[in-house]
Amino acid sequence: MSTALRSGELAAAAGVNPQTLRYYERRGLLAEPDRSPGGHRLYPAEALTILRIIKTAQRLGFTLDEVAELVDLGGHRHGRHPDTGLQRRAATKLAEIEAKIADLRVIATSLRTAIDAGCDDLTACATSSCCPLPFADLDRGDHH
Amino acid sequence: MSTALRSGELAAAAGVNPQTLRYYERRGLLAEPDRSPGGHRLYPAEALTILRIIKTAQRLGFTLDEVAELVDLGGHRHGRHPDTGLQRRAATKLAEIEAKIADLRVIATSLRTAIDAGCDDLTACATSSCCPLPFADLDRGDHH
DNA sequence: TTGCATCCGGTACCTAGGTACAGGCTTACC
DNA sequence: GGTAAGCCTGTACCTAGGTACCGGATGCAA
Repeated sequence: MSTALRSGELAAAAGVNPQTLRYYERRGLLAEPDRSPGGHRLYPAEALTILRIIKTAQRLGFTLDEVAELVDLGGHRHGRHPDTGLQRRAATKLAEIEAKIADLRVIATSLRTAIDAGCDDLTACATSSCCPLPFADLDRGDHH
Repeated sequence: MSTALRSGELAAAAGVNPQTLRYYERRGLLAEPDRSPGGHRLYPAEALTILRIIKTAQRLGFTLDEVAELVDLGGHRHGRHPDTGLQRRAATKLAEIEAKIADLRVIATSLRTAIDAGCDDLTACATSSCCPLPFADLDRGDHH
């Protein structure tokens, strides 16, 4: 492989702190890379893609454990094998994501309504029912 | 007001820890409520609505500071006043939310593709380009 | 008016996700 | 082959968002 990256290069390319790479490695999000004779990490170019996946999923509200679940190092095959469970987990995540999108749309609608109505304070609007914000539809929580 | 709630009642109704109410109060997310003669907090019914707003916004990836910004205690009027800035901040949040929705849709599409293709491992798929996952389109981070 | 569940303020602690040293090797370049 | 930049492991610390515990005061019901 001619395209091996040292930790600093990869970190810079991904826009993260070099320490974070080791942290992700400890958390099992990033596979342990090959090493130079002297012990320095040498990452393959694909590591950058994985970091992008991680950062994006994270930005969208997934915990590192959840990301690890999605990105799972371990199973690798593409054909048909008993089932690593990824199919099922992917379906679960998909449902969660769709729920998030739905919730975000409610929020977006509320904000648009508030903007159109010229409200100055969401709290006042939401509590005094003087403008039609659908915040009451939001609750039903349990996350974290 | 006949409908005053003690902290324990409000907490139970909102599904949060009673301590959390005091914490939110300290953080400026929840207005300081009236007190009983002996000093116990007595919340108006609207406090529950506010808590729902907070929990929902939070579930969608906003920090408490951002929620505080949205829910801002302080400005209250509904008509036209110089400008508390909420209009502007609401527009900004709206844009952020729309960006999140767009990102989530990319993720959802990826997952759907992966499921349809029968992939067993997202990492393998994303790195070996053997299936058409658009993960590369995701990056461009800077959040946190 | 006694008793027990709550609530009070204050401080300490916890988890997630990183980030920052410290002290010591490696690599790369002249 | 010397030297600076970069990397190594290990441990300590930081922020966000809560939770828990303490000793003491309150509220309300029998």
